[in-house]
Amino acid sequence: MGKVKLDIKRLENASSRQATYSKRKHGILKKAQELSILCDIDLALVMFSPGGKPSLCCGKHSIEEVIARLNQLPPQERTKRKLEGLEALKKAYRKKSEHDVNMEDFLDSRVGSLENCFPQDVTDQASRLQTRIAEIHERLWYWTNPDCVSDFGLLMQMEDSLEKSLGQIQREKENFQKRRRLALENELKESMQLPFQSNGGQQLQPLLWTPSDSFQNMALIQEPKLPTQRDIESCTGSTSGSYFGCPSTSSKSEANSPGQLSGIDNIGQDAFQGLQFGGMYSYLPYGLNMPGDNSNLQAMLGLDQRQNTLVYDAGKNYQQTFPYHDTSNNFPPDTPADFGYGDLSNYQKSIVPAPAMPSMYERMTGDSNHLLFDNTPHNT
Amino acid sequence: MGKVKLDIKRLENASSRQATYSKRKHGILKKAQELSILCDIDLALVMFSPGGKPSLCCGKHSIEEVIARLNQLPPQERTKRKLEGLEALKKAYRKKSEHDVNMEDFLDSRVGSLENCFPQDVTDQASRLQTRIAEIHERLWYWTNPDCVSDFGLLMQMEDSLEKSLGQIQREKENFQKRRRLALENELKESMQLPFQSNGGQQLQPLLWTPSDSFQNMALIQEPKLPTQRDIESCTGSTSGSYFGCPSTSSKSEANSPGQLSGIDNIGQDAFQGLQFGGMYSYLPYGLNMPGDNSNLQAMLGLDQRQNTLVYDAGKNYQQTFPYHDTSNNFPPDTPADFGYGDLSNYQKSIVPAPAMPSMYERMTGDSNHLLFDNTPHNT
DNA sequence: AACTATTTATAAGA
DNA sequence: TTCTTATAAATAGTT
Repeated sequence: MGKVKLDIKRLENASSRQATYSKRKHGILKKAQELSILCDIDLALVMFSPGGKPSLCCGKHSIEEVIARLNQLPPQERTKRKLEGLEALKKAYRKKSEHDVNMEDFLDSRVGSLENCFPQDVTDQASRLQTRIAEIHERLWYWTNPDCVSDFGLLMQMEDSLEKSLGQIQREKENFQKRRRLALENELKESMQLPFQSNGGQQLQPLLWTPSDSFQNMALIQEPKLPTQRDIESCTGSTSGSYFGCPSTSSKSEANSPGQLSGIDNIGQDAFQGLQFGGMYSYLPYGLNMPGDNSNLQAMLGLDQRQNTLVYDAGKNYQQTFPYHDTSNNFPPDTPADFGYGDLSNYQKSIVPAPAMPSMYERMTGDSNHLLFDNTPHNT
Repeated sequence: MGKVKLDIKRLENASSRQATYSKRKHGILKKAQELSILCDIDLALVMFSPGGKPSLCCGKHSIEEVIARLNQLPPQERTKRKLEGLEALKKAYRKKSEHDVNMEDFLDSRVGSLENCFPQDVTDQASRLQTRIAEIHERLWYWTNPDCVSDFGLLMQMEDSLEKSLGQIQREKENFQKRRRLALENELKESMQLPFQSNGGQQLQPLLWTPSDSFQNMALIQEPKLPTQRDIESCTGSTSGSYFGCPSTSSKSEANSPGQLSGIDNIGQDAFQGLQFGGMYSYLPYGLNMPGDNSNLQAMLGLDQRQNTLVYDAGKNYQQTFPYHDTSNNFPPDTPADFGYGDLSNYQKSIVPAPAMPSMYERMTGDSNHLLFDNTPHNT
């Protein structure tokens, strides 16, 4: 229904994604309401924007009631419904020969979980989650302990992967430098009022890494809060990056709502927060503390991480004020969140929380306050 | 959108109501799916027909997961969202002076209610775990998407880590070769009874990759314990993808550790494994389907994203009943499923189960039965 | 289910 | 964001 027929696949451009979300969200909310009124039915619609903000819609009964109703269906019924819906869609898509969708694929992935969301299944769910984390842990373990990989081919493959990622990162570094250089050049041109000649694009400006600059970056990195994502999301604006591209995931955080954590789990975290800036950010670069190696991938992984925040897509004017989620900086792709660091020109870049393998690993490994571990035995 | 503009109010004629429901249900399910895919968001839609039959739809994560995510929002936040949505709609309707809807009326009726369907204490642990997984997921994301890292210092750290890991792996490879060579030498000495001279330690024995050798490696790889291999996501391969192709997510099953799974969850898996080579690998190289890059860490990790939406509708005639996750067709659009190891040229790529980052990612992302997300909101 | 005549929803762009 | 505009979609009334 637009000037151009859109392919139904993830919009890679973050801003487009957000824009489209806004428009379509409105549309679907309207549709849902109309449907519930016209047909006098129970309906519940829950959506989380790319930034993580929720939008809800229900008919005459609350969402909770609808969920409760759904919950009352026999498990098989729910599964059946899911399958039916999938089948129907599958058929529809095929009929049109549109979308090259591997339905089986994605169908399978979402059938069968209903059973876990409800109270009686929570325990099981937790077990499963732990298992999953243990698996993740186990897998990552090999990356940090190549000596435990008993297959030569695997090692080669790992090596290959690392090399490629290295190349990717190095290319990214170059891009960074180029952008920085250009920015400086422009600045000089303007401030000096002198014509400035490009140095050919190859020379790097030493200025880029002046002490002050480094310092700032360091500070940022060390910031406990680092990432807190909001940061993340906001950044896009400048440089390129899409960074936040990470849609939904990015938002996570572990922030816990007060009162919701069990003592054990949040002990470390809370303690940690105390070290942070005002307790805003809960995670530090665990990686740095990792016992054992210090600079392999693992270490790196532990380095930093950022986290996320949950933003509630609050539609237009959302000014949130609850203590838990400060969404103020959440989306604004262009929000320059000033954290008081003086020159913010590179702010966004610097605060990027960073990839988190590190902390993840730590957490998994032990560091943490979280549990995980080895429940899964793995061996060999 | 019809020959006549319909007033948005309950259709008093039962058959019209049902007819309209059918048409609009289809439309809204489609819209929901498109939205979840286009914007890569979490979404859940539940409707009960006038007759009471449920129809469900969700995006990449199951409805339960979405509900769990919603459940984590502070009650006030949820209420707020509800109000916002209603307000917005109300405004829209008034603006147009269309529909003779008594908004107040119906607004009031649906705010509040069951604030929480699930006992908080019960869900806490699961929530925390979910949060954790989401964090891990988020963090790993940066490794596979360095272009989204907006901090130069971070990139450098990442690079450094990768280099170190690379060195580690390379050293490991050398050890491998040395051991192998020594073993061969001993073997030769004994069997031939001839003195054997070291070749200086630098030459690689071509023998290393003879078929038999490969075979042995395979065996090892197949060892269940390896990095949980299913992970194969390693590969990166081809393109394809699309849509649901989503690699990572798509795969999902969650392999669970033996004995730890609840019956339901491992059904599909077990079944699937049966199809595999000795049940060793449950996952195929999803990566092969990854669109985009082919071999960087990311690919290796299995990252990727795709999207998916699930519509569970109760369509009419649906009879399919595949066991939970029949992953047989899941990913591998191009999976070379040939595990026969004849030509090993692509051996590594294809079977490398590998250290798991890949699958981990998938699991996290796609796997559905698990929930992830950020449950925890928090932040500053 | 199908078939139109219309009304809607929206993709782009400002 | 919001508005406008050209188009793609959805769907009400019929068959």
